[in-house]
Amino acid sequence: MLETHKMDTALWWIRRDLRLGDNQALAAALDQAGTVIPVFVYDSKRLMAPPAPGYKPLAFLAEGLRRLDADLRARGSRLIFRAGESATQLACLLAETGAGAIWAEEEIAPAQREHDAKLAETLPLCLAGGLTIHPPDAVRRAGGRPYAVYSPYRRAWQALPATGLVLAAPARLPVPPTVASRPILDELTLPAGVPFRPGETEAHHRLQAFSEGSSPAIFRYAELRDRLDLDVTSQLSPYLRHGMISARQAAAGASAAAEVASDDEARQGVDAWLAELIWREFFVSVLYHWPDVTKQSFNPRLRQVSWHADQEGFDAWCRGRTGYPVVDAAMRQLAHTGWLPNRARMIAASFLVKDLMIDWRWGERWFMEQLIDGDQAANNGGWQWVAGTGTDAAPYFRVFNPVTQGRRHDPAGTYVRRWLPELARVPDTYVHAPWQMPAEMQQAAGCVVGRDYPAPIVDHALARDRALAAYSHAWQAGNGRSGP
DNA sequence: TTTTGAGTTGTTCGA
DNA sequence: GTCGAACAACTCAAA
Repeated sequence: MLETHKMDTALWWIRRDLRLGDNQALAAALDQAGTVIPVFVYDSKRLMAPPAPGYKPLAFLAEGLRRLDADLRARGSRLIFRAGESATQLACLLAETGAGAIWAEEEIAPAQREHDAKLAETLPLCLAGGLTIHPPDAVRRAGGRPYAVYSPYRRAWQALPATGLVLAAPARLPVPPTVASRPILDELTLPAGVPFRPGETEAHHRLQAFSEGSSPAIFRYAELRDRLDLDVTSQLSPYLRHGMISARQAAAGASAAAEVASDDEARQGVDAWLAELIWREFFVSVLYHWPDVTKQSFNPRLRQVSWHADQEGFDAWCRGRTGYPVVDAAMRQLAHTGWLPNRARMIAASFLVKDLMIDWRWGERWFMEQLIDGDQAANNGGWQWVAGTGTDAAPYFRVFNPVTQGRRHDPAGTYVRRWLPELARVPDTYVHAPWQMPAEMQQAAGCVVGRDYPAPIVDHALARDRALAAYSHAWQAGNGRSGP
């Protein structure tokens, strides 16, 4: 067997892969070098927003890094923290330690890719896969062009040969040399309302709870995943986002569950959940091949929709005060926990885009600021899908009715009452449309619309017609190749 | 090249 | 209350 040249020291540059198990960048570094130095560079210019009170995404990352440091220390290593511009800090560390390579997980966000490409011109940056199970370049149609529709993408994805086995976490790690490490974001902690503790261990506990045992939730996922009043989703997204579990590990868990599934319903549950992982990879692929989706509609014909710059409506939406309970419950859950189930995301997003006619990019940005699982590819894909402007978009006449959606996916009003205590005593019949209560009933329920809970800020039926007209107009006007 | 089938997640209307 | 059709036409992907 050929021995590759073994260098003394390599850096393991951690960005969004905060795990030791199934980490291809770490494995490659360990394979190549005797000493591997784990390093995280906090580049405040590149990491979304500055620390602010109640800013949950950065707090989740900060606590996740502390957790990773503890996991590294348990194996004899530790995390080196640096703050500043990445290239400068990495260059310093290379000089200080004599390291000959920097290993990192390949990114797909356009800005990050450009940054990496530039950095690689002067520094020995080596990239490994692992963000997705199949890299964007691997899933292409005949002729090499990328897929712009999910279903054929999924068929092609599933037809690919299985990727390598999940890599075990190293039991021991080399002791890094003594170099300066300044604690960063030390003051940031997650607010009490966030029901997610970061870390690899927690991620695996959640995957097990979801997929193992005699009758795990994944078996009923296809049937119940849209129910807002039940907690039947895996809630793994924050962990996938920060690489506290790899997509390959998650898929392996689902596959193991499929092997013990004894009926069709169970198998459908596993399939439906795997399909969500494939959606994640699809949106990664879309962002990789069409980086402009971050700036404008994928569909050129819908780049001129007459959005309303409605700051007042946007604020009401952000604060959960639109007067539509299921929308408001979702927005308050988001503000409180930094997370939302997918159904709630769609309902809230549809309301902003279709009922308020507000540019989907406003909502996209708000979600990125609020979500601890905020991922540029998935978030953009989801918003463009709801807005009907994306790759595989819903027909534009598909407008969610917030009352119908509420009644269907939260039949007893449990979800809306959890987040909107002012609706606690509103009868089930009216809990998704409290303005329809007779006046005396509002008094009796302690929920007078306009006093205790907002009146609807738009009439949905009118708003729906307005949206259909605006989209129809944009669609016709977009016919003549009149770009921006 | 041409043709054909298909396309996550919905709502409303009228029988 | 339930059910099926209509809602537009277009683009993608593959044969």
